[in-house]
Amino acid sequence: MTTESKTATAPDPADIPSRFDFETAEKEIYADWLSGGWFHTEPDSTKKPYTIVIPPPNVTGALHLGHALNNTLQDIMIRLKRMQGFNALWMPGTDHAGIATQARVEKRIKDQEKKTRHDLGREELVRRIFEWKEQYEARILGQLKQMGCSCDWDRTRFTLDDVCARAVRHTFFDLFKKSYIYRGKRLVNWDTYLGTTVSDDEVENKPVKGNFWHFMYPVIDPKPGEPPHVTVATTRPETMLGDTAVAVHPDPAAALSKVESELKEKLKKAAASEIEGVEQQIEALQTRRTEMLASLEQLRDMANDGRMLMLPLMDRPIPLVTDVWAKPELGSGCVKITPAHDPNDYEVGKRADLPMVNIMNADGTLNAETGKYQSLSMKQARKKVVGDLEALGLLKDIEDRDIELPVSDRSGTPIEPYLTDQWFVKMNTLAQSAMDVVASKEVKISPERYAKGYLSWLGEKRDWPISRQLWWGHQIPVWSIPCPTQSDCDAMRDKVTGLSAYSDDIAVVEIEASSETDPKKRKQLGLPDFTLHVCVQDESEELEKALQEIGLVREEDVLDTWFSSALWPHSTLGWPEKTPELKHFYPTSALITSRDIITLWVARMVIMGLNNLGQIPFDSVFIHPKILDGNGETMSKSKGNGIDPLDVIDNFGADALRFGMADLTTETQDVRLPVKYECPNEQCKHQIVQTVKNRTLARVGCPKCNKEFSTQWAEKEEDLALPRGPVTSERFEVARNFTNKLWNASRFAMLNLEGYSAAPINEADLTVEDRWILSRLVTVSNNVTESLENYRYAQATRELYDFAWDNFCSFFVEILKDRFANPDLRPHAQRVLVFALDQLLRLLHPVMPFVTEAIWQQLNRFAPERGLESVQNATDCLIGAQWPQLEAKWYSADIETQFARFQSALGSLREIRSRQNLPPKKEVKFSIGCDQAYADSLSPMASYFKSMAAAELTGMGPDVQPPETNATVASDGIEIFVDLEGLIDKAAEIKRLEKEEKKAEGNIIGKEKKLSNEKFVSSAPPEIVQRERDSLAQLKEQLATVKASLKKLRG
RNA sequence: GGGCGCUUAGCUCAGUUGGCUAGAGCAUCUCGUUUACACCGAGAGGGUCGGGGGUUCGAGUCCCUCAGCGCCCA
Repeated sequence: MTTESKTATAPDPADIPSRFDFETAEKEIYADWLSGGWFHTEPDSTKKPYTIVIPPPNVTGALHLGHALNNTLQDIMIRLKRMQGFNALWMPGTDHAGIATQARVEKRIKDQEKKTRHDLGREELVRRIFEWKEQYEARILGQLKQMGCSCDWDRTRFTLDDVCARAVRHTFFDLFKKSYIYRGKRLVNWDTYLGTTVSDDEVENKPVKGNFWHFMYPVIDPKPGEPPHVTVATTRPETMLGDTAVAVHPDPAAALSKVESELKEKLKKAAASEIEGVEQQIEALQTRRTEMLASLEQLRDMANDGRMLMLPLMDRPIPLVTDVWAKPELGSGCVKITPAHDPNDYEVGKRADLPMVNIMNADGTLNAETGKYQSLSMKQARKKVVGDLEALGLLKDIEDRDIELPVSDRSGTPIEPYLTDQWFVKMNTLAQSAMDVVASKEVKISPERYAKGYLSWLGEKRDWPISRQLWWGHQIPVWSIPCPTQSDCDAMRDKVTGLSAYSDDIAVVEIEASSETDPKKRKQLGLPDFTLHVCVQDESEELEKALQEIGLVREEDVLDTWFSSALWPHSTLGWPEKTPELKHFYPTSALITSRDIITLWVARMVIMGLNNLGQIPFDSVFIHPKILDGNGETMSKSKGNGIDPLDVIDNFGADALRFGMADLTTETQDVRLPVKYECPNEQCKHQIVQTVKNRTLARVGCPKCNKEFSTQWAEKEEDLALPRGPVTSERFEVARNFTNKLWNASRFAMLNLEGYSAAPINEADLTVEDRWILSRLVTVSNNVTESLENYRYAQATRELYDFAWDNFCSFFVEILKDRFANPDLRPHAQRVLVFALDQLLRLLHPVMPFVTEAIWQQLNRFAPERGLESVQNATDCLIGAQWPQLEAKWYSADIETQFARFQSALGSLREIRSRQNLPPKKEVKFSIGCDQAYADSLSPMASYFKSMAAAELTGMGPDVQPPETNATVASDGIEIFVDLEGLIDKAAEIKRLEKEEKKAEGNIIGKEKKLSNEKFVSSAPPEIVQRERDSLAQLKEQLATVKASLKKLRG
């Protein structure tokens, strides 16, 4: 930037278009920022760090508006902090999203090539998924760039890359060494389609119509008086093949009484509409007591006496046991127990030490345990079991019933509870540490209410199942070998530790006792007594090879995807290396995310941060709202209601998208965003509301022009050939218009910079409007800073919008038109305008980086030097400019009041003009009756009434007399008389005044009532009472004026 | 079943610790193309703040209750 040219030449107006060409500008500016290296930071001990790690988007697909919101909010913070002088790092990257991505690619392969993963093999499948990942990662990062995200792209990470893999290995090794990781047989959620365990968080309960089957199991050798059968009821008849007991409640009488008293309690509090239902329940319970209690107690006694039942079809004797899981108030009061295939039964099985018979193969078919039912699917088995029992006369009843069916949210198949060996992380100690730092607010979650969910989830301290039977992910770094006996085991341990590549630093040996505790059974099943596990820390080919040579085999399973995500804040910074980045940028400053992953991700990051570094991963967590579609549903890829941010950007520009997003971010509310397809046909442009029906279609027909267009779901050639109909929402129009308004106000400024020279300004030379805009700037910049720092994005955008539009454009710039007309006033006006615009651009930059940068660089052409009391060269790029730091002295409440008087008088004049239907150019005269002080405060702005309301002020002060024919407005303790000689529309004026009269009278009655209330006057704070009195007095004056005017008009 | 949130203008939403006549944008109506901007300007109409009850001098705001909607957990 040259400093020699002290005066500017005004640009040719044709140079600056009247619309902001965001499409071109965004590309150029983003390239500028990149080449300028603005996004990249190095550790720098002279600067304070500010760090955000991106919630890494899943490479399952492209981003939607939910992500746009999330990333906009992060970029706003990063840009703010960068301007505030922090060493701001935004760490980008993507997540391999294990099961989700593998499921998607597998489905694609199946659809397109009719092949399964087993047809391809592990290596080929992983290769295919990597291909997919490359494609979607590029798309995702491209979307982020188009949104203007200022991530440090040089540092982009992927949760499955080498750096992250190393962190995973080190963490796993450490936890293994601390014995926090163990393997064990547990009942897990099994996805038979994908052939893997899924966590509770990946299971969705879906209400479906089902049945309740009642079966009779024969009693073996019943004693006289005892029933020949026990009846059980189930929603899953096929699982009876794995039954190992039938349970009855140990104290049915007490259980029934308890339920009854609970119902009675409920009845007391029940709403009128519920009472009948509860009463019926109580009645039914009482009937049950008289009819069934005796037989339940008899069964209980039989159980205690060791009576056995014969499991039909399998002809296996199973015991009748007592357990509280049996509910005497439900069904027959007895329940069949299938420990290996139902979570509740599993608990019963553990309590009663029952055998656990697994009847299922990993692919969901029945195994050899089921005899003739082997290799049937669950569905086929159900039909056959029910039929066979019926044939035996043991099917008693079939009821219709609504049931909650657990389904895998990845594949949509019903979940089978399945007993398998899995790896777990013990959560007790780890969870506690993560609870402590949130309880103590060392990690501050806002809005605060979300801390509750975090704490209660961790409080359960449920062990974390981390193994997944997938191929896409971090393979568990454990090599194992079964050891038939203790001495084999000891020998093998010695063999391992004796390997030359072995050292305690990089490997640890752990011995797992068989989960089958009964030695006889172990022998029968051919299970070894022990399994020896060796966990290896780093890629150490030598040791791995050596282990394989002596017969150890690497665990095939991979880790839950959240295991690597949990390390994200430090793995991305290079941990376990002690990198300068880690030292400088960790702990990170803020984590900005959505509420649905507080437990899955946020909690686990805190756990791992504390475990691996002994430090929290971030100081502050901000949970932002969710974007809902027009039907109030959250946007998601699976529902198909996600909107591509690029649609919005194409239509309205990235700044509009960002401003819109920030403007939606209030503390309490999720945001409903009804969207429409826009017909791409140039002549049509018809908008079609998006519905649940059409939102997943690849092509949609336009009802207006009858032509079809494609959507984001188009994949087939014939669909892609159609023009693309983008999704749009009018909610971004406001922001787009705002962008353009700002652009044009700046355009105006620059068109008027002819002869601009920078120079310090004397405070005394500032006009009222100068001081007003400066005072407002102080207030606005303070408020915006405070709002943003506390994540109150919508508050910040609203303040900026109102200031820029209503203060800066509608008043300040309008007034300047008058001053620019006078060559003597011009240089000064230019300087103040340039300064105010400069500050406004800075304030808007974090939210709308492109348009502000574009204007800034234009402004640098005409006014490279700017300032108020001292003059400085502006930075080349706005992204690197300093955040406004206005001196408090520029704030003045008096000036703001003074200016408000002008605004109010101007408003009155305009209203009268409008009501009187005066042509805009028709000049009128007016005068103001007010006290001298008021007149003095208004007089500096007297001339602006002419340019802004085509009204000439002819007199002002206590002696002003109303002209013969006039319209009068009384407010704020003054009277404005507009001379309407020869112009007046009496009827309109009477109508206006009558309305005023009515309103004033209403208000007066209200206030008088309030003030005549003795209690109000005595209890309310004196300033409130005084305010009411003043306001009443003013209203009365106003009313008198209105009445007088009316009287005169009516003649 | 438990927890959290929401209900304010036709639509989408603001409304800090209770206190001036409840705000904005869009939509609607009237007027307007005066050289920054019609993606604009000036003005207007539109709300018994979901229903009921309570606390208070005073409630959109606090408490209770009913109704409806949404999310999370079981």
